[in-house]
Amino acid sequence: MDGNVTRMIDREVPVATKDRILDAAESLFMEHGFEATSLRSITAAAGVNLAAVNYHFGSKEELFQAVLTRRLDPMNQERLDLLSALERAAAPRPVACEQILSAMFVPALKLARDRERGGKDFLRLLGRAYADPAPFIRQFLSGQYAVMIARFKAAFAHALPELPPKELSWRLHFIMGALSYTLAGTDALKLIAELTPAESGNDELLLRRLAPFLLAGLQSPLPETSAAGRALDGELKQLRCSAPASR
Amino acid sequence: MDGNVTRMIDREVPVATKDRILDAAESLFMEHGFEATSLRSITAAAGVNLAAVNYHFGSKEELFQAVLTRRLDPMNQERLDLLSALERAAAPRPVACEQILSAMFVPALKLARDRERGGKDFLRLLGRAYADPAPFIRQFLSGQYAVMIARFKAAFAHALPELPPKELSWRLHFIMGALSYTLAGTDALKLIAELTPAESGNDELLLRRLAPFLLAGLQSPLPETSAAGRALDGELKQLRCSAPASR
DNA sequence: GTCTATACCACGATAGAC
DNA sequence: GTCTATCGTGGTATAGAC
Repeated sequence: MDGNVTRMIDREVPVATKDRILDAAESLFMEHGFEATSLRSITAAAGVNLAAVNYHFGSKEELFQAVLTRRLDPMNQERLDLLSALERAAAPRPVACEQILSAMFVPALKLARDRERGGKDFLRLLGRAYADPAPFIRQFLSGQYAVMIARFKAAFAHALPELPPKELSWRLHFIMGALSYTLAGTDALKLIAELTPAESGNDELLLRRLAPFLLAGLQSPLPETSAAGRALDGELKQLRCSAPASR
Repeated sequence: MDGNVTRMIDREVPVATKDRILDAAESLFMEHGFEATSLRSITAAAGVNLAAVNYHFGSKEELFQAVLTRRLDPMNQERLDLLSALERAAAPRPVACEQILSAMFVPALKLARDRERGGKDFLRLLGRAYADPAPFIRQFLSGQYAVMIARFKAAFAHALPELPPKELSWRLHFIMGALSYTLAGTDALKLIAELTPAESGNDELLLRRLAPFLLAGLQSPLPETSAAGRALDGELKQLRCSAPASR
């Protein structure tokens, strides 16, 4: 495959159809979401024939996966590389939690600041994908993230040896959720929070607020001993008999 | 409107077409999302004609809003009532943070445990709606939540007088995000976290882990003085000159 | 191998008959 | 209030041109 005569020599060739489709699709998916974007609008924006999508990618779903993979793979690889560098620098001692967290955040922020590669709009698309019920999306993201998450979980486990693994899993889940959700923010909540446009558009500022917030949760004492757990207790009693169990 | 002869007397009548549509739509929206659910599948499940949706609700979008409003309005009202009760009980003293948090969480949990009213699947639908780029959804949710958020922000401001209002806005944003995202969880991350099925289906357990996590972040010191902020500093330097600014 | 034209069926919406 | 018919648009598949 890829044996097209016109590009066997590596001179600059008018951007390949496949890449034109990817760029147009990324832009439109970011703006309208997956379902609301039509293949006809994508191919029109890319200046290619409607059938080209099906030829090069097989289906709209596979095109979507290709759009995500193009940015996700390098970002997650960078996260892993950063973490490895931190571990080498820390020698036999575990890496500090805040540094592990920065290894997760910095590549995302780097992508958000790179407008050539979609910028923050791409992260919004990614955050939305996390909440999508479509099986092909969930399965795809699971595969993309499984390795990275496992690697970071191990790093956190070294930094927080006293934290039970299951509790760590929960907290990592919350961190990934908050990060995805915050970067995917649709401005609705930002408006409520009365932030100025300059602030809501500044992703670095956003992460510099989010990281300490999450770090505090990550390093907090076990829930059994916390005030929030006890506060839920009282309120939950009255509802335990009035509402049916969820399972 | 609503002047149908067959229901002018208030005897029990075969469930009205409007309600049958609402129930079927809620179920299918929860399963497939807004865009991926067709009016034809909704009307078929409800046993009504295709055109009935347009007659009773005007459009697919307005039907979606009606589905959300039916559950959201009572839940948010219950949150406000709970908070008011807590404030009365605390007399002139401010309500503790963990109790304010429980006033936000308990009504959501109550809805999640009430399978007659959609259960956790409805909250997943809601969480997805937050990440949806469609203007009509964002506008609708802003209106639904504005009052409640403002009320809870004031309560938190009383409990945390030393926290700058802007920082509180951020942290409330993170809390709403984490709550929505976690309840909307699509199992993808839960599988990564290696949780057993029994645990991932238990929403009470989920909130009892999430609440302390968020409470720690809410009560944490200002980011300027935290370790996570400094950790980001070092990593960010190298990228500040290599990547273009985001705005 | 790459691309185009075109046909197919399902979708949301609506007008008009009943 | 309800139903049928119909319109424009969606994703997809394929036959054939280059």
